[in-house]
Parts: sequence; structure tokens; C-alpha cells
Amino acid sequence: MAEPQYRSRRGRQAEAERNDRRVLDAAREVFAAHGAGATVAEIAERAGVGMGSLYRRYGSKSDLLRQLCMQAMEESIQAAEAALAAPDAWTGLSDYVHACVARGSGALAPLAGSLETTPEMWETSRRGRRLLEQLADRAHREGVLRAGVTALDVAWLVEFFGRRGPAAPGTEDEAIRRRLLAISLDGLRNHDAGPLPGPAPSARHYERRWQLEPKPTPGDTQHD
Amino acid sequence: MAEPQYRSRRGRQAEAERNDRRVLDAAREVFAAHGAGATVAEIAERAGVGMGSLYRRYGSKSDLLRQLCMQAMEESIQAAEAALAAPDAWTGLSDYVHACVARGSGALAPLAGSLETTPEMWETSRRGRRLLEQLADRAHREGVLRAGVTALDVAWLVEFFGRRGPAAPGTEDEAIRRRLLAISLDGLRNHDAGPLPGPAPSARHYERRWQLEPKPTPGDTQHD
DNA sequence: TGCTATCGGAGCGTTTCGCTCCGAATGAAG
DNA sequence: CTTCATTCGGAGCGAAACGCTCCGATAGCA
Repeated sequence: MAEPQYRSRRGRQAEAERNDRRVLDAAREVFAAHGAGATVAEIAERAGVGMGSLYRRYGSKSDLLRQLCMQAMEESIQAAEAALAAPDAWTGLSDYVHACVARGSGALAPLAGSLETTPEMWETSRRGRRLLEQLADRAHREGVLRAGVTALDVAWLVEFFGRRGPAAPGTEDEAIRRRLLAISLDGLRNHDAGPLPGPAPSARHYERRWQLEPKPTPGDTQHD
Repeated sequence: MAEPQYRSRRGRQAEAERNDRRVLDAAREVFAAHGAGATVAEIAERAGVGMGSLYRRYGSKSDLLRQLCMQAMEESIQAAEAALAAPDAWTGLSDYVHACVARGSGALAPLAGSLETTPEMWETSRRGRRLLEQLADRAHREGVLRAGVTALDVAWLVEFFGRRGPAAPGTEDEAIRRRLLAISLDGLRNHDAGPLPGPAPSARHYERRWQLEPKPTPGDTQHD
């Protein structure tokens, strides 16, 4: 089943570690695809693991979500750092967006609205945003980013495209998303288009999604 | 709006008709925002109507969804016809996309995957697609649509942007969506960008969403 | 061959949800 | 004003779904 070279280390514990990762991978796919409403049973099945194995490592569904959220944010931070190290700003930015969409970071971030957030999560989120701002600044300095586009515009774009979760590689869904993403990225690029409509997205609004609504009681559904 | 020659439609019956429409409007907003999983209680509350009034008019949640689906498709057909009558192809296409996104047609269409589809629905869907193809053809002929872009590319774009439902007017959510939509539309326009990646979306895959999935509708099971 | 750590998943208690049912409210007719 | 037909609102029911626990089965190790 696994690499024989590692089996000798610790027989059963190796399986435990493997399960740990498989659960995390499955959870990311399932949550990204179905939202926070996805069931733990589906995650366990997708991971090929029993409920017991899942719950021994993650005390609750919320724990799993939190861990996943952190992982997604850290991945996007890595992608941003890689982008800043890229030879030119545009390929860096483009790669960043592709990476975030492909990994489903954008699909996971809004899930934060349905759990209690730790200060650590806020810090990580802010660090990611700061890096993205550097990325946007650099792109503007090099003249490859359309006038008026802010870091938050890019963040929202990533979130929009990640909504449906990481399309399985090789599927037509993935191909379609890549086409639409290519179209949107071209619109993001600097060319002779008019100014963007309306005011730029605010940080306050971007962060508001993270505040846990006291109760999902039906009936709010209100503007603002 | 009142029918003067029908004196019978007054008093309580007038309220009934008003309720019917309010339910339909509320249902469109709620389903578009929360997907097919939205609860009927939320719809009734949003409409300011009791469950009784809702269920006397629409036999089941599925009935409501079907009606809504048809309405969304017919609206998009009207938008397409208006676009074909526009003075130039680009403003027509742009208005079409804006209208569909604003009304949430793109958010309602994928809901079809969770109900039994009638032949009438298929016919309406196809008619809408044919009109959209005429729209794309005209735009290509006038040289305002990026090479390689097909009608289905536009259809998927509308669906992507409609996913979250029609953002309430005046909210920052709506402003953000407009910005991203403006960006994507500019990418759709004819300019000196490279070719689009991958093959164009296929009609088969687009229609596949309509086939009832292995998940046999968790909601209603007893009534048809 | 036992012993221990880990695994899988059936089942429990709770919550949610679609839908029904009925008393209250409304307005027309007498 | 009283009567009656019609429509309204929402409490509550039965069923289904879900998060989570618990335990018998199983795989490594001495």
C-alpha cells in the first residue's frame, strides 16, 4: 500500500500519519466543493477512512475547518512569496492567482464565517493581505496592472473563481475555469480600457465575512 | 396593474395575487443566494407570508424551483432578444451579461440539476442558447469579441458571476461584483491578447448539469 | 500467542426541514 | 349587525440528516 522503506519505521503509526494527510486532503476538496455544509461522513468516505480515525485527530468538524482554513491561508502566503520572487511582476501575479484558484484557497476562505476565529488566524490572514498588496504595488510600478486595481480586487477575484472548489484536474470543469480565468486576467492587465466602476473594495467589508454571525436564524437576509 | 373590468379580483383575492408574486420574488432571491438547499420557511418569511399561503399556490418546494427556473430562463431569453436589437453588438452583449447577472439567472440555472426536468424546460434552455449563439456570432462579425470566445464561454461566465445570487442593490457586494464583471468583460473584448487556453466548452457538458445527479434529492421524497 | 494501539462504521440523540392542519382574520351578502 | 365563504399565518408533526461516540475487528510487536 505504501512505500516499504518507511514501513519499517513504525508500522501502524505510519498508517496513522498517512490517514491524517488523506483526511486533510479529502476535507479540503469536499469543503471547497460543497461549502461548510458538507458532511463529515462524506469527508471520511472520500478519504477512505472511518469516522473513528477522523475524530481521533480532529476533535470536531469545526476543528477540521479551522485547520483547513489555516492551511489554505498559509499556502496562499507561500504563493505570494513565490510571486514576489518571480522575475517580473505580471507572471508572478498571474501564477499567484492560478495557484490560489487551483488549490481552492478562495473557496476555503469564506468558510471562516462559520467558525470561531482565533487571533492567530487573523494574523495569518493579514500577513497574506500585506504580501498581496506588495504584489499589486510592484505590478503597478512595472506598469503591468490596470489602473485602479487594488490588492483586494485580486483577492475577491480569487475568491470568486474558487467558489466551486478545486475542479478535478483533467475534467472539462477545470478547462472551463481556466478559460474564464484567462479572460479575467487579461482584463486585469494594463490596456487601454476605461476606469473601473465604483469604489475599490474596502478592507472592513472584506474582513466582515469572518465575523461569526450570532445565529444563522432565517430572516435576516438583509441588505448591507 | 389593476384590472378594472374584473370586479371579482378585489379584496382578499387581490391579496392572494399579490402574495403569489411576493413569494416568487422572495424565492428567487433566497434560492439564488443560498442555492437549492434554502428552506421554504426562509422564503415565506422573506415574502412576509405564511406557510399556508405558500403551499396552497405551489404544491411543493420542487414545484417552486421548477417555476423559478423557467422564469429565469425566459428572462434571459428576453435579455438576449433585447441584445440582438441593440444598435451595436458589444453593448448588446454587455447589457445581456449584466442583466443576467443582476437578475440571478446564472444562479438559478444550475439549480436545475436538483429537480426533474420537463421537456418544456429543455426546449426553453435550448432556445436561449440559440439566441446567445446569434449574439456571439454577431459580435464576432462586428469584430468586437475576442477570437475563440464561444456562446458557451459567455454562458459559463454568467453562471460564475451569478453564483452568489443577485447582490442587493447599493451594497458593497454588488459594487465588488460590478468591478469584477467589468474586468472580465474587458477581457472578453477583442484586443491584442493571446489565444484562449484549452478547448471551448462543449454543449454536452453544459447540459449534463441538468441530469439529476446520483444524489436523489435529499429534500422532498414523498411527494412528486 | 497473547497484548496493545489503531481502524472502520453502525447507531444514538439532536437538530433541521418539508409539509399539514386549523383557528383567526377579512370582506361580501343578506 | 350577523352569517358565511375564503384566505391568512404559523405551530407542530413525522421523517430524514447530521455530528459524534462507542465498540468489535484488525494489524503490528514481543
